Order: sequence, then structure tokens, then C-alpha cells
Amino acid sequence: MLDNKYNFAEKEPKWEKFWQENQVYKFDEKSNKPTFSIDTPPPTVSGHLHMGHIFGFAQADMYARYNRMLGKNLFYPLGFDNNGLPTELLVEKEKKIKAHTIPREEFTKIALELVAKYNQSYRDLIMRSGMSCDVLLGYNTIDNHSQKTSQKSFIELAKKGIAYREEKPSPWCCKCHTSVAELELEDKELASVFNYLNFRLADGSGTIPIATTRPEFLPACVAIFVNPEDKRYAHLVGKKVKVPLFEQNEVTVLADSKVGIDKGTGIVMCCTFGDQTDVEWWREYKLPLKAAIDDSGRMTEIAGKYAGLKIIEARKQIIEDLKSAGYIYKQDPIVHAVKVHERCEEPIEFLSKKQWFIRTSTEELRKKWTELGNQVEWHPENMKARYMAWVNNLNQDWSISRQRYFGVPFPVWYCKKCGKPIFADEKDLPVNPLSTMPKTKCECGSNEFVPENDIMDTWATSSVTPQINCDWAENEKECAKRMPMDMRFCGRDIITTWSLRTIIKAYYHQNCLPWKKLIVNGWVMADKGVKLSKHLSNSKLGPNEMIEQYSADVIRYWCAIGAYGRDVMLTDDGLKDGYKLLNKLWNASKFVLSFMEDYIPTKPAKILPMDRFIMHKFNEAFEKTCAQYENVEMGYAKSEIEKFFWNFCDNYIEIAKNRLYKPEIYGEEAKTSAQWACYNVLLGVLKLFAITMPYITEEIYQNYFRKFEKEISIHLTTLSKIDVENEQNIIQNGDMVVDIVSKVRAFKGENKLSMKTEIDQMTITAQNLDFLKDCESDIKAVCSVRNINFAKGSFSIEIGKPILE
RNA sequence: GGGAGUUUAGCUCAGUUGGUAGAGUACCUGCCUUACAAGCAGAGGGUCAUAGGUUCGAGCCCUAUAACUCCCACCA
Repeated sequence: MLDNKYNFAEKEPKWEKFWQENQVYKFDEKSNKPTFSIDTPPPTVSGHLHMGHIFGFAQADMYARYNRMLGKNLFYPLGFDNNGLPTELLVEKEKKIKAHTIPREEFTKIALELVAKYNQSYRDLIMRSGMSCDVLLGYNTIDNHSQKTSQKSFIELAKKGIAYREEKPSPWCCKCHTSVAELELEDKELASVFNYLNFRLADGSGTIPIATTRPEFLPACVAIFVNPEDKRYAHLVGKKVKVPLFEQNEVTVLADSKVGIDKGTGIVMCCTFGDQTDVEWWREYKLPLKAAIDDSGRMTEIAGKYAGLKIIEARKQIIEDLKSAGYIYKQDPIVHAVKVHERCEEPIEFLSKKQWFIRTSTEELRKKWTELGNQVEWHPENMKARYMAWVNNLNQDWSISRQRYFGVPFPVWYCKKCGKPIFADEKDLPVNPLSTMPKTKCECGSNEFVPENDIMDTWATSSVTPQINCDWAENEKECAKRMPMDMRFCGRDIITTWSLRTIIKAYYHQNCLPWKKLIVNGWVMADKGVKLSKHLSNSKLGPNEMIEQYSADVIRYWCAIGAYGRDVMLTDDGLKDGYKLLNKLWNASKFVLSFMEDYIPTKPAKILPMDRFIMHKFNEAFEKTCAQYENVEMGYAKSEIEKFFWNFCDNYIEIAKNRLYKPEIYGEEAKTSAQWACYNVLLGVLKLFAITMPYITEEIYQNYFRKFEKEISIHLTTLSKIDVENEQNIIQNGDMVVDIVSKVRAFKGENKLSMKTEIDQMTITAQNLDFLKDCESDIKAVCSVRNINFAKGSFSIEIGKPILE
């Protein structure tokens, strides 16, 4: 009935198509089954998916499938995050254009086309890998519904004063030409030079030494700092100092404990803005603001003759000029960590701009985030600690505006006369302020407005995925019923960027959790300690290539490895196990089903002891497997059923095969009894394996079981134990038979005999002989023993002589 | 500097309220057994990172140390 060899390359695409055509994974709005809703992470459309995505998705999918097979109605969308900087950079790269050189609408049109293409390839790969999402529920974070939801969120927060606009020095990427969030920064080791300068005191009384890696900031120097504890420099505090090359600028020496006495010379220049400390000093001491660098990373007019030069070029020239003017007395090459923008790895600058922020960081709010974090059910539990540690250290509000082009616009204009922000009407959303204008006058009477040119950061929208899923923008009442959702899954790296912010938004909007359960997956390592990243996506470790080589089922088998949340290494050995199991599952099914051709499953009047045993044994494994799934442990769950399955093959099938092959010897009744057990156990095993390996299990189900089971797909069947009468000690008794068989096998092995070698007789001594006597013909057959003697006593067996030709 | 994780067989990892140390794989020894040699049967292999402590008893609980990984902070 089954093909001799299982050809996954042919079968997997076939069943994927079948599921799609029959809408096997469709969310049923009319169903009266309990709903299980999942806030699927929308993958960022920025190039390629890698095995890490497949890993996280597959594990979550197993939990989803488990819930579906418990009889729940799954709300399981597949969305895509395709607005904002990552996608914009992808478009620029792929289309070889620069967003700021063409009209925004034209760029958006090009971007949308490209996004559609990428969405398709993402969706194809994800569904091919065996996910069971309902693709009809999908969304794009750039589509109208998402934009409307995101804009509604913004307006609501702005009206409550939770979102506010303020000019603040913030990290700025000159290459990407936008402000970026603290969280989007990374450290990068870069070579640099420590320049030791002699600053001259304004009163001509001498010089003071200052070391800097950023001499191009000299025109923006607004103060000099020493440590108040530092006796060497105590006399300098309050004195005026001339800025080298910019001698018309005189700055004051101040004392602040943030200065490291041992660092550099112990004297620091404060420039607006070299780094975060400068920002803090500037604010604390109310220093003037001098911007030496503009949006695109060039020197401003205050840099005098250096104006217009790029940072690196200006640094070079300034160092030359400092040298010839005799300011530099020492230069040390160093390698130090510099903050760079994670997307482009370009060092960031601090620029002061008007930005929109969301309040997140007061003491009171931190307490709230802690409280909410404690209400979420975390898997694994220890991931909560990361969240808590982050919340404790949260001291910056969340900056959401970006000076980019492709994203959700702020639905706001500013009055030209009084500067007051005018928000769009909710019923008009989504709104692009660049192409429309407010319908009413400003309170001040003016009807001239300036549109907000910025767009929202992508996280401002992806933090409302529960609201997008639950249709908040269209139907608040319905949304209130559907939130919190049951579960979200994500990688541990975005607990802060995504999950915390989603919790924040749900609190502000619905005053509830976004979801009850948060499951956090680990990472795929390409080798010990090397995280798999997009750089490896096109190599032989690319998901498409992996699926082609190993099959989606084998990949998923590998994904269900170890404890949930842990990192795993992607190795050939790990994949070999899955391949072996697939092969075994196929062969065992092929073999068992070959005896079922004319069989119509009906419960026989008499079921033989070992058949009752294997069904009870299955029920035991079933409970253990489900217990692991309940605990969100997909790897352990798979191991439980797998352990049972190999025992079923090696022990039970070996026993049953004699009866199945030779009803003329063992009787028809013995055969139908074995068939009944095989039918139930194999179907039960397939259902539990369907969670991990959806393709091969479907192929076997469709080839045989479908004609007796009412569900059109194995994935719509319900998990259940086998209906078999309770029986005292059935497991122990059956295990004893298995033990006897093992001992006979060991005997043959030790004596270098083939397993089929006959033994003339053996004596089994045991306390409870009734069960063993009932199994006599099974034991004789599987051990190839001619005669068995039974004796009462403590358990032992005595094996007679092999019969040799 | 703060936090999280890891350390058990050659390798990859289990070990859930403390009670004789486990699996797979690799290696070795057998076996063509009317599904599967990508299989079956069997054997060897561990000072549970280190040092203390609690306990009748510790891989597990406590304290300290070490190594590795990651996150955050600092980086004039």
C-alpha cells in the first residue's frame, strides 16, 4: 500500500498543496470550539530568512498543532513586518536607488512591489517548512489596516500626553539619515587614535592636557571637566580655557564626578555631542548647544574652514593643523568600542532634533511593567529575568520618530502660526499628512499647516500586532473580547524591543495583557558559540537548501531538540537522527499496513495479552507526551513518543508479525487481535508524530487511515488515548515478556547465533505464571523456542540448547 | 561593573519533590531476522567543572571559585 521508499521531495509539496486547497488550517469564525489565538511574530522583510527563523517558528508551530489536535479552533495568522528602515534599506539595495533622491510616493510604490515579491517568497518558505498558520489572516505592517491601527494608537497616546514631542539629543545615524533608538545600537571595535592636546588657559598662565579621539568636535566644545576629587587639577576649576584652533571660544573648567581620574589625562572636554555623557553634562550644567555635525555627517558652519567636510576628513585636517600649531604632544593608537547603528554598522552621532517619544521610564511606569511582566506566563521561566533586568534599567523614553520615507506616517500637522499639533480624525485613518490637510482651523484661527515629515519606527507598529490581529481599529468591543490573546512566541533578542513594548501598548490602550503566554525560543548556532545570522542564509545552511536536502519533516524533527528556549547547534549528526526516524516510521507503517489490506477495524471480542499490553503502553506514552506539551516542551514531548515507537517496533511488532503472517498456525482470532492493536497504536503514534512531522504522517494517514477516519487530514484529528479496558499489572506483566525476549536475544548474541536460530526448550520461573502462560505462543514464536516449561518461584529463565543444522 | 545561561560518557545532550548515573551517537563484538544493514542484538566507556557546606545520603540544595556564551552599562 505504501511506496517501497518514501519520496519526500514528491510528497511534501503535494500535501502542502492539499492543506492549502482544503483550507485545513483555516480559522473557523463560526466554530463553537474554544479558540486558541497566537500572536505570530511577523518576520522583518529585509532579505532572507535563515534557519533561526525556521527553528523558532517550527517549535511554536508544534505547540500550535498540539493545541489544534486537542480540539481547539486556532487563530494563527502569518503577518509580515515590511515597513520602516530595514525594508527601506532592502529596497535601496535591491533597486539601487536612494530614498531621499526620489519623491516619497514613487519610492513607496517601488517598495510595495518589492515587498509583495519578498512576502511571497517568505510565505512560500514558511509554509513549505510545515507551518500551520492560516495565511488568510495575514497582515503587512505597511497595509492600510496596520497603518490605521498604528496611527490610532499614536493619536490616542498623544491626546493622553503619553506620546509627546520634544527636542532632545538622540542617537543619529548619518548614513541612514535618521535618528535611531538606543536599542538599535551595537558596540563595534574600531581602531582610533588618542590625541593628547595642550589647551591654553585664557589668562596665559599655562596649558592643561586633554586626550581625545574626536578632535573634530573642538568647535563644539562647551566646557572642560575634571573630577572634584582630583587634587592635581583642583586649582583649574572655574578657570577659562581657550579651545585649540578656535581660540575665540573660551570655555570654563567645571568639576563633575563622572570624570574618571585614571582615564586619559583626567581632564575631559565636553562637546555637544560626542557621547551620552556629553548629553548629560549639557543638560545638567545648562551648557550652550553647538552642533558641529549635520544630518549627513558633515561639519557645520561653526567649524569654520572645516565646514562641509565629512567627519573623517575633518578629523584628519584638524589633527594636521593641531600638529603644526603645536597643540599635540602625543598620539596613541588604540582600539576601542564605538557605538554603531546595528543596521549599517556606521558609528552614530548625537544630534538634537524634535522627536516623538512615548513615556515608558518613570519610576511608577517601571513598577507597572514589572507587575505586568509578572502576570505573563513565561516559557522558559528564566526569560522573565531578562525582561525584569531590562525594565529595572529603563531610563529613556521610547523614541518613535524616524526621518525616513517608507513607513507609517504620523497623522499630524503643526499649525504654522502657533505650532500646535493637529491630529487627524480617527475616521479618516490611515492618513498621509503630506497629501492631505486638516479639515478644520487651528484654535488660534490659522489654517496654514506644516505636515509632519517623519515616519514611525517599525516597532511603533509591530508593538500593536495584538490590536492588528484583534481588529481594534475597526471594532473595539470585539477586540476587547479577544484580548489578551493566548500566546506569542519570539526570540530572546527581541524581548525588550518587541514584547515589552507590546505589553506597554496593550496596557495603555486596553489596560490588559497583550497575551497570556510568552514562549521564547533560543538561537541556532552554526558552530560552538557562533550565532547563525543572515550572512549564512545563502550558504548550504540556508533553509531552502536544507529542506531540499533533508526534507521539512527532518528539519522540524531537529527543531524539536532538547529543552525549549535553549540554543542549539546545527550539525549533520542532529539531522541524521531525524532521517533515521522518518525511515523507520515509513518502514514500520509499510510493514504493519501490508497486513491490513482487507481489514476493517472493529474491536474484537477477545484481545490477546500482548496486544492489550501494547495499547496500555501507548496510553502511558501518550500521557507522558501530552504532559510535556502542556509544559511547552516540544523536544521532550517528541522524545517520549519516539521512545515508545522504537520499542513498539523492536519488541511488539516482532511478536505480532508471526501472528500476522501465519493465521493458519496461530489462528484468525490471534491475527485480528494484533490488527486491532496495530491499527490503534499506529494511528495514535502517527497523530502524536504529526505535531513534529506533518508531511510523512499525512502521507501514511491518507494512504490507509483516511478511509476509516472521518477527518480529511490527520491534522484535523483529535488526540486521544486508545479505548482499552483497565487491567491490573498489565504493563509490568508485558514488560516481563519483553524482558524474557531480551534475555533470549542476549543469549543468541553471546553465542554468535542468528536470531532465528531455534532453541530446543527453556524454563521460565516466575511468581505470576498466568499471564506468561497466556503469552506462551507469542514467546515461543518470537524466541524460536520449541518448548517452554513454567515453574513457580522468583523470576529467572533458563535457556536450553540451540538447534544447529 | 550589573544580569542571565552553560559546565554530566570521545561527541550532542537528558537527569522534573535529594535515594544505586541515563539516551542517542561514535567505537568494539555478533547477527542477511519473509519492514527497515540508514537495521537488529550485545559490550565497554563518567572524580557529574573545582573547593567547601547542609544531610543518614548531593549531579540535584547552600557558599565560594574557575572557564565559556549572551544581554545591559561604561568606553574623553
